[in-house]
Amino acid sequence: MSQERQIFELLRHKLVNGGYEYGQKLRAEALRQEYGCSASTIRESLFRLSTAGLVEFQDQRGFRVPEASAQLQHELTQLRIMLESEGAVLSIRLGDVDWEARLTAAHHKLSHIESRIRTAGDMHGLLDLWSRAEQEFHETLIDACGSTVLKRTHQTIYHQFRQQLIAADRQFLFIPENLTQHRNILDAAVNRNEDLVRTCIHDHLSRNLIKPLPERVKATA
Amino acid sequence: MSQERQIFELLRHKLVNGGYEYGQKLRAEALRQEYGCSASTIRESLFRLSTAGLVEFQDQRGFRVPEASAQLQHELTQLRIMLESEGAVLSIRLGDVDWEARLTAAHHKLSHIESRIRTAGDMHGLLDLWSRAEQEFHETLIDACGSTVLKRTHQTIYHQFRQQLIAADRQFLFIPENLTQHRNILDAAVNRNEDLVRTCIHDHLSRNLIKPLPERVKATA
DNA sequence: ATTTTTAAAAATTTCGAAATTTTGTTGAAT
DNA sequence: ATTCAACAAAATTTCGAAATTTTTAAAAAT
Repeated sequence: MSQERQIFELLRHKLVNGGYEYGQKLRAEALRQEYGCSASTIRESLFRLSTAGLVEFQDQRGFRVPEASAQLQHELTQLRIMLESEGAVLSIRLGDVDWEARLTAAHHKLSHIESRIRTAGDMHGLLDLWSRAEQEFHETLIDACGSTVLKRTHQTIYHQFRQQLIAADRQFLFIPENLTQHRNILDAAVNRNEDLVRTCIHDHLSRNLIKPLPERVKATA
Repeated sequence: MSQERQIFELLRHKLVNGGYEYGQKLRAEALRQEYGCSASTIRESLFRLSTAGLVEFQDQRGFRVPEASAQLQHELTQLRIMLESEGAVLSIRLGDVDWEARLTAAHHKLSHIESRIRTAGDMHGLLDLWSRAEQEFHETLIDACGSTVLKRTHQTIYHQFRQQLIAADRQFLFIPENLTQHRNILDAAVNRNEDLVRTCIHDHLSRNLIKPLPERVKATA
């Protein structure tokens, strides 16, 4: 694997998992030392990540980690609900038993970890494990949707979402509702209940919505 | 403006507007001459564009323009319908009179150009103008949705969509239905009819869907 | 004749330093 | 004391070439 790709993925992982402070400056020259390569290689990776929304780039003023904001969190949640609901519904229509099996397996792992966290009382030492399992579950949920584009888009939004929320999640240590909510999503999916899966996904994510959606406008014509 | 940014935007414009063949190899060393800069600068831009889906990147094997495929076209259309419908509905709920005015203005320009094209019988010499006006109209439609994330996501999908369709559009020269369909979208939006705007957006784009969606599955529980 | 090996050419990746721009500091002018 | 200008330091951008890898072509082996 090329160094560029390796560094791109290391940087992404660290950005998504709270390895850098919000708003922190990302100087290629400084990261060069952390990753043992030239500044150009870092620069290329940072450009890629900027298009993916995980890094902000300002002309002639370098790169920095996006600030955490309630508004951004809200927008990312809104879009995640949209993409994940649509993806899950399509998976229900197109997915076979193998998909069901993979989803059940992913849920099993996730629920195991979440149980351990609940017992322990906090995420200490389990954050990385949980992070991976959570992503795996939500990705599998939409995996049979039949659209690579939808899956790729979901992934970039999911990454940004996690980057925004990682600090809060660490603060809250653990959200007990997750256990039930993940279970509900799994059940709705396996039972092929499209409306219910939409509802469950919404309920699972809605705590990150700050503004209630404006009322539906009635047509005038 | 930095050279990097300039070249990034020039390259994007050319990619979106069919300036390079589908599947064509994009060698940094070759493009260096076309844009009068070093290969590294080109490389940085190509990496950015690869994250945006306008260029494919393969480790150790460089960059190339994505192939045109019915499947990809279908997926991009599907997602565009989703994002644009949602964005338009939110704009209806949140947009003020200024938004209506801007949408009407954008439609006016677009419809003027499309009339000229219909008269002329083909797009010759008007493709660039039309391209810009079409994008402006569809962007304005969702502009009041209140979500930067949604708008950015829509833009990347729109660009990919256009990249996929530019050759076909040139072949067809002009789709007369567009005139009516854009008009219908405008009317539905100004009349604040959420369901109708969804329907109109779907009708406008559905000719690029190749597979009918699978039937809805009934819940078993 | 087909496959495998070897060598040359071409393309990609990585680097470090020169050129440019921004940022920070000191001193002069109001 | 505050503002402005000039200068110095730091950071970013751009470049071209060295190092690595892939691709192509030719020769050898099966």
